[in-house]
Amino acid sequence: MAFKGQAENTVDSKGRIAIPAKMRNAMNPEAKQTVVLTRGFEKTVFVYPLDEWEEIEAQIAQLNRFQRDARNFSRQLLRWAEEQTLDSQGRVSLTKELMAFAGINTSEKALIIGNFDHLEIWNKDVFEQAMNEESGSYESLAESVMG
Amino acid sequence: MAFKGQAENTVDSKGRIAIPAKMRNAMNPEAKQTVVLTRGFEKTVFVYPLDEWEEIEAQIAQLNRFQRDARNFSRQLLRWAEEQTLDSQGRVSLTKELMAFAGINTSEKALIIGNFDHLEIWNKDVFEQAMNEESGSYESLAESVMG
DNA sequence: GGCGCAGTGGGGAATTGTGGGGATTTTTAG
DNA sequence: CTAAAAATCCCCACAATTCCCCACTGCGCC
Repeated sequence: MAFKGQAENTVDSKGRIAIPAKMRNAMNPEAKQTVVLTRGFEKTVFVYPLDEWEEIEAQIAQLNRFQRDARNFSRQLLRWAEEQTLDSQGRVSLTKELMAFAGINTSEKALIIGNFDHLEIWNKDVFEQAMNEESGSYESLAESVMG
Repeated sequence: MAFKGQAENTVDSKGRIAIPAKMRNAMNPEAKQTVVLTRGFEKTVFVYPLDEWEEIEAQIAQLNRFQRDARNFSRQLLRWAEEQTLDSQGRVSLTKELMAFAGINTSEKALIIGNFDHLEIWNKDVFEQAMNEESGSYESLAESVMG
């Protein structure tokens, strides 16, 4: 069951943010308690449930580590990755580094978007600006992908 | 069995609207309880029964998520998608966001149209205006699409 | 007329999101 | 090495929303 939908939840003064229930319930039961947070490829925080994360690690395992690009890529991806267990209210806590990277502040709302195999936590303004810059690609991709 | 026909049901004060029985019965029994609501390509709400929606997700699953355009596309498509189980009276509840997008208001009638693999929920005025603005007449559309 | 289904409305209960307190652990400073 | 300070973890509690069930009405069909 893929992640979908969006929500606006607040990051509290301790840097915690609740994963929306609908997304929590979409997680594989075996991974339900544990996620991996890391830098997104855009200015956002990616949240992978543990089982999906392990698939990414499996792909990294297949890279040729004698290639410079491959080493750089896995270094960047793994460097910021952080394993977390949800607390009893279904929250994760964001580190200062991840919040700074995504422009997320404590005691503000953040945008959580389900994107198939992972969640994305965005500063709302950053998200809208990023989407405006990408505007062209949606319609053309829609036709080519779904057409 | 394809969706067809139309109905005018009221959106109650809680944002709920009844799916007409004839359309409910046209759903695949395995999906009967569950639908996915999302933004339509026009200013309307699309309602996919779960089995139809899963075909869409299957296509998204084939995208390479390490490509920027693919991420953007699935993000935009999934962002507004909302899974719902019909209540015991056969209703779905529309979120504020979807109602705002389609111009639908609580405590008013809305137009439900069956369109083959999905349903469409329209504000009646918006629908008529949209149909007027479409350049081609019904007849000429028939020629260009089916001809 | 009686029966049953379809659409509408509302109320109570369970869940979700949010805030905060206190204990334990880690870090920092002396 | 010790003690103070800070950060982390884990639990509890409240409020608002959502969910789920029940009841009523009107229409059509037998």
